[in-house]
Amino acid sequence: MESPRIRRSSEFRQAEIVQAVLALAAESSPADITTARIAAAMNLTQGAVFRHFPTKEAIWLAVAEWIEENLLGAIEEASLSSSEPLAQLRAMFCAHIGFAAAYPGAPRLIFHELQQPGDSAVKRRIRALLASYRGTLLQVLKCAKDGRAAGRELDVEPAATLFIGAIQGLVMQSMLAGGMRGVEEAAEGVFGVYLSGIVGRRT
Amino acid sequence: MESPRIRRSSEFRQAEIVQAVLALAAESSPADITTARIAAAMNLTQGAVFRHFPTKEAIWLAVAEWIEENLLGAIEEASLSSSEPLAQLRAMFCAHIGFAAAYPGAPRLIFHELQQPGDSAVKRRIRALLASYRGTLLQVLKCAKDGRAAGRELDVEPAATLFIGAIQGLVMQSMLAGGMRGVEEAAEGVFGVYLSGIVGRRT
DNA sequence: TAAGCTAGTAATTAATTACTTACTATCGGG
DNA sequence: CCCGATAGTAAGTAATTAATTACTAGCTTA
Repeated sequence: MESPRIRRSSEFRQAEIVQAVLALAAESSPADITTARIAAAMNLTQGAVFRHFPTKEAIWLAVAEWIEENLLGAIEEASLSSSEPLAQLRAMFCAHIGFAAAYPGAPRLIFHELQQPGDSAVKRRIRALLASYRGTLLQVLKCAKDGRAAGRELDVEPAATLFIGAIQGLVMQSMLAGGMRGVEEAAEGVFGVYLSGIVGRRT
Repeated sequence: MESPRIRRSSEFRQAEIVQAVLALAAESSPADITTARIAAAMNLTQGAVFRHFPTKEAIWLAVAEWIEENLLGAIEEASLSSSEPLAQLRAMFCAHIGFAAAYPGAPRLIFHELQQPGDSAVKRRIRALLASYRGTLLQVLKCAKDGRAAGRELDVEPAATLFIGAIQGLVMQSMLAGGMRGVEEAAEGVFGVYLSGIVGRRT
């Protein structure tokens, strides 16, 4: 059962470590992801991890960068899938939920980093991620308002906060349920209520 | 500056420890709240903490019970403040946000416990708390629907999820902002959008 | 083939963790 | 006024943590 000591490039291992962290975060608190657990998940010794990252902080930073690229990428792509603002919103919502379902560790890592005191490089990166996210969100919401797809009295700032909160609520519910099963269906319902709040009162 | 060794009853210290944990959780991740930090916050030695709680887990449990009593108490009270379902919802929302603003550590502790794997006594308690919360929420939402205050086509389950998510979104935003300043005002706006989603399309 | 770089291991480091133990000071009641 | 109970301290414990060490093995290339 002993592994015959596979050698891989540092680049490969770096990517592997990031994925291992995401996988570990999916089923345990980011706070107790140790370098030993990461190594064990890759069939490596603990010391080997430090051949590819100088410090643990660097690992978290790499994970944050991965999330930034992939989540923002998916959101961007979704926002370009249609010209109708409300359809864009739905696509973005689905993309985000899909991402969270595929990588349940990601939202936890984000939340965990944000509640750390002070500001590390990781935290700054996460903040930038969320600011960018909120930016495109506000843009789409403003479009919807200008194009009369949303209510004239809609306040876009709280609407963006509620959008993000809706996703967090679903993530939390999935943590209660103990898994991501059925989240996509629940997301459908939640987005329906949200959308109703966006379009406002109509005839 | 040396403290003259104040003696307090164990009951008093237990309550003090719970408050210390809540205060510490307000400005750092629950994961790195150590018994040493708790003791330091109370001007006590680390060993003294274990005079009043047999284990650290017992401390978390006591904190969970405190949150359960106080948060659910505030919510319950708010739900009784009116006979109109929508006014009840607003009161519950404000009560929850007020609680989160007064004890910013509380939502973090809840979230942190939920993402722990397996099920501890603490986690079970938190789950019970949230189930109870959701129960009264669903009750009020159903009332609103039956009394035609909410849209006939409203699905109460996602509506409850979105309600909780709305609060989480505000908590997250406050973590980004680095404080609870201005949350109450932001809450106003978010609840407005949420409410619009609940009442649905009207003439 | 020999040299040099790289990715691996195993063992060890200092620091930190929850928790314990032995002892001491203080309080309240007979 | 003393005495038992209790709340405190100081100094430990074993376990775990990130990071470092000395050494080994494999790949490429001159």
